[in-house]
Amino acid sequence: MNSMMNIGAVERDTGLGKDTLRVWERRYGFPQPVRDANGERLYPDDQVDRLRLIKRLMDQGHRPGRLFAAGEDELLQLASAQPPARSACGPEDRAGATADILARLKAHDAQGLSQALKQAMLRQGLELFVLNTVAALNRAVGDAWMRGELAVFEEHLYAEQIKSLLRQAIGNLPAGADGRPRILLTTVPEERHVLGLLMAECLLSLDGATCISLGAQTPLADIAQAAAAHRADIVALSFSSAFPARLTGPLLAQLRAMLPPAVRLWAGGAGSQRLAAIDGVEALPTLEEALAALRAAN
Amino acid sequence: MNSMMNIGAVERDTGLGKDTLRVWERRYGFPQPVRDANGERLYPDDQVDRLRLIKRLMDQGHRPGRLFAAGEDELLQLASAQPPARSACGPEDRAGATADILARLKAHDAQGLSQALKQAMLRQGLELFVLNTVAALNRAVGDAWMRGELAVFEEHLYAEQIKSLLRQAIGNLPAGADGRPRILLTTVPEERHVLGLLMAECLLSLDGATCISLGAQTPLADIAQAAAAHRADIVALSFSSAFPARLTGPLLAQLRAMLPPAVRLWAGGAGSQRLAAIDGVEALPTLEEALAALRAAN
DNA sequence: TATTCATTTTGTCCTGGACAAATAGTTGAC
DNA sequence: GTCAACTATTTGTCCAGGACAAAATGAATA
Repeated sequence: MNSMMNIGAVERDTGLGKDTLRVWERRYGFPQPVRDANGERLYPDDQVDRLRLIKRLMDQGHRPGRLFAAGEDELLQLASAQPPARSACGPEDRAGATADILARLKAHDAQGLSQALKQAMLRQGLELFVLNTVAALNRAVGDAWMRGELAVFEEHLYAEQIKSLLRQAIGNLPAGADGRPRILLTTVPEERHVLGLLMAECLLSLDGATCISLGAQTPLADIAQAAAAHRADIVALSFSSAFPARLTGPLLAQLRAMLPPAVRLWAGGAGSQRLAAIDGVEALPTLEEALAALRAAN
Repeated sequence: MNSMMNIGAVERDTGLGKDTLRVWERRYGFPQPVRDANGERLYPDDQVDRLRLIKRLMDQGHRPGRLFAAGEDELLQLASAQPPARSACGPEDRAGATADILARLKAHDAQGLSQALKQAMLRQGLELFVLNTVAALNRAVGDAWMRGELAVFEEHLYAEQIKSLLRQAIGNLPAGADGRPRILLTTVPEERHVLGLLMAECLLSLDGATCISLGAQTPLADIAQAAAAHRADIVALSFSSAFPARLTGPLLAQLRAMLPPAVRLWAGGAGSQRLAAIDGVEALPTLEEALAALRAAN
């Protein structure tokens, strides 16, 4: 039943490259997979679980050297520790809503979850719902996942329901015939997370902008082409906190060079927080800042 | 402006592994990237384009040996050739609708595209829309992309709009309080495409089933856990035509072993067409077959 | 307290070899 | 002529161990 994974499967599953896995084994002695008859690595499930945890901690800024030196319990302690509070953390909504939603998620009550989300949205209105409830839920789900309190499939269900709800909300907005500015939304090829993009699309559309979303993972050259084809005033990219910080700067600089100077380039999401300043690139780590920038533009 | 890509970027962009790229260079002499000062490969844009085309042709069943032996023109000819007609190809809808939609896509008329799709859906009803129009559009867009008539960003826009529309439609369906059977929908970790999943969710929900979607790329162990947690009667997986055929069999067998015998396992999508029979796994390559199976189950 | 410089850490890339699974081609029996 | 069994080729992925540049850290200085 729990057959072990080969290195390719672990790469896909954890997001850690084959080379990284091999070099960790060489340098730190972990992971230490079994070998099959052919001398190929086979990773037991518990080691893969631990790798997932380590990856998650690294995405939070921890360094592998420390993590491998630390014992099992110390790892779990780190995982439980709150990540440094975000600078601009919107007013928490009534704790009841998010707690109720989380409870339904853990109870595997798919329909109840869907209904609770829909109700929260209708009660608060789309803008507050996105800025408060969804943001708080994302944080809560992420933390719970890191503490091992939430299974992968539970996180998937949550993400799926939120995406569905936000897409529906966007679809039901009146299509402003020629709203300004025209904003092209997408992510770079290395960034798979779409949730931030959808949240931004909600808020920006609510404020009368025309949003054209390409979904996630558009090649840079195509982003530039699309900006021209759709006569975009702004290109907005979303970077999740899991995005490798080392790549953001070069990617943005490269894209900036491909775009006409008149087109503004926005970088949003937690991944754009600690971003070195680049000429002609605006970092908007929080949704509030993005909204403010939009209102200033009009 | 057209800076060259390193091997990691090409891997992410084309889906061809680093090892594959290197071994092709060694064996076939293509691609033949430039080297930077440090001896690392840098792939020019035109070679990356060609790699994308080759990947696409390979997904159709062609073998690399032939493709590399063939000249440029021969490649394009292959790309234009119609893939073998699908066995059960639903009645084409009035050619007008798809042609109009494709035209709007190529004209970069995002709003017009959205409206045309919505109108087509309302006119035909969800079931016919999915079975005919969406299926035909997918094929047309895939073919056009392969012939180089469609840019990546145009395909992204298309996919995004369809996903949005289908999600909306699903959201607006009455939530059958306790519809039977309960179907868990998702894809395996290696399969990123969600469109087939959404189409299936539409049709199955329309027929009164309770669908619980986990989105794409759920680890096998979590699929099994989720099936138990949500008391699913059926687990339905979607495999796109791009899915490496060599993986389907083993994956399904592995998952089958993790699930209680009473839970049925469905494999859908073009990737399940040429699938060797496995005990307890039902291959349903077309949506029509999936619908028929559902109706037979009730 | 800030800024510069040296040192360590860390991810990714390299070469060239190996092998198993899948595919194609060949032979022989019915 | 069709089908099955067998051999040869093709092809993707894995391995070892070395190398290097970019980033993070820590020390020394202004």
